[in-house]
Amino acid sequence: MLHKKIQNISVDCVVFGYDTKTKSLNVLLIRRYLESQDKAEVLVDDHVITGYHMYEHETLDETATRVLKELTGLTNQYKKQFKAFGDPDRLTGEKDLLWINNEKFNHRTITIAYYFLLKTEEVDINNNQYQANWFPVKDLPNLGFDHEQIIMEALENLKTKCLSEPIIFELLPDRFTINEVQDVYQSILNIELDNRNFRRKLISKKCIIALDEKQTGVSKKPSQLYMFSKDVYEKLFQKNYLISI
Amino acid sequence: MLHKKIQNISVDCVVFGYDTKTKSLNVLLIRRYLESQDKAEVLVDDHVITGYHMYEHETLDETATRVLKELTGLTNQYKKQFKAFGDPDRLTGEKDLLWINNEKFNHRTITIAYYFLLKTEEVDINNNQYQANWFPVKDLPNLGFDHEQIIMEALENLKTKCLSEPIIFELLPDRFTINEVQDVYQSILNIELDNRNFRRKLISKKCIIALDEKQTGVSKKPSQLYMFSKDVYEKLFQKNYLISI
DNA sequence: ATCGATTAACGTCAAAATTACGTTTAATAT
DNA sequence: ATATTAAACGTAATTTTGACGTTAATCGAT
Repeated sequence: MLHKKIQNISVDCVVFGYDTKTKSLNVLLIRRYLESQDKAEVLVDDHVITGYHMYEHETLDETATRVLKELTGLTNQYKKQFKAFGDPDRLTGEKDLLWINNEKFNHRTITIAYYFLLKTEEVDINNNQYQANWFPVKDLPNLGFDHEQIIMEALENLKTKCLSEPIIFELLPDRFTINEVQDVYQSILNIELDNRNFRRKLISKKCIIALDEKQTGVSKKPSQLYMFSKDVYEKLFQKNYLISI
Repeated sequence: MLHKKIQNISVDCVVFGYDTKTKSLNVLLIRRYLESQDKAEVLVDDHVITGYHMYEHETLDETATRVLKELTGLTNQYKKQFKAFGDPDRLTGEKDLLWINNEKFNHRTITIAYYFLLKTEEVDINNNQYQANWFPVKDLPNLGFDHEQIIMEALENLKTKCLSEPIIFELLPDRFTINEVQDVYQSILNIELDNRNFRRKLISKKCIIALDEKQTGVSKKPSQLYMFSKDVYEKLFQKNYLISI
């Protein structure tokens, strides 16, 4: 089946992962590198998030899912459509006339931007055609197009969203420690939290379930492992109408 | 100057206003009505939000602002881009092949949806080419295209947003009573609040300033009038990182 | 077997915020 | 004067937050 591209609409995906070792919130980026024909000059050398044109038959969500699958092999990840970007000049920087795989690119393109949350350990970043790598959001490389803006707005949305919905667990292994949860919040929000208060608050939630398991192989007091129960969360959920202007 | 339309991208605008008399959150809708050539049949009779194609030179925000200005004459209103809608079949219902002013319409169109908040009393809804009218969000008429979905998602976004940002005052006159503010929250969130607790909490905010003025012409105890100071709000603002999953 | 290093995990108290209620007050209309 | 109406005030119990210091469990080195 031949799919017809919609030339002026793309979906871009900011892929967030969390590294428990370095306690860093990371973004998956691919490298763009292009030399002039005589190899005398480097025309493009930067990083971008992944995106692609929509096909005529797709919904926006389907395009986003397809883009993620091509990059990571994963489906069924948490995704959020957070904003459309469409400034007339967003792709018209001179070097930006060249697209990732040498397709020429001179349309004005509106992009619908999504972010995905996934568990870093489930991704094999080399299992695709791209040179993909994780980069800390606090230390991003040189980014092409308007992708720095897109990533920053994704992060802003994530910051707000993680305060009111339990999406943080999308970034952690199924079994995690309380301190790991705290670390993720701290990485996303860029703040410090008091461990004792955080622990008390989190453990008090019915949807945070202590397992009969502890960390092993660490030369210190081993941590208790917990899981998040989406079922319990949804059963007990009640919207909190706290007005805090 | 001739502006070139982008055929497959539009911006749709959900316009919210609040009626202090009826204590109702309203949406501004325009009527679509079309008969067959022999007038024997009503082809279209429903309501829609306003939208229009982007022009090549415009940013998304500019398109939204233009659409609102044509409809209401107003500029500089609070606006929020909240979601893009692009299902392949979103406009292909039979009757939907006809656009509001008889332009034929058979492209697949992605629409970037905004909502606006404005003070009802500042709008003259008859000052344009459309048959525009206010409708309570709790009692919407038959809506064309996917506009019911768009309005409902706008409302969801507004519900969340008004809890953490002082956008509620965009819907009220510059001088308002505490009870009016409570009424707006109740209309948007569709809940009841305790007046004594709400009043205490709101008055305690530095950005809510009591005026040397009371309501006049009412045969009861007159209300104290207040204003909202954006300056004070922004000066004292500090992000509240309350995790409430 | 003991000790040191390391990080997990517990506990307390004061202050602040929330919740759930009843009563008083200021205006107009009769 | 008095009735009507909605505004505005008050208080006490409970819950949540914020700011702290101390104890506990494991591994590895001796």
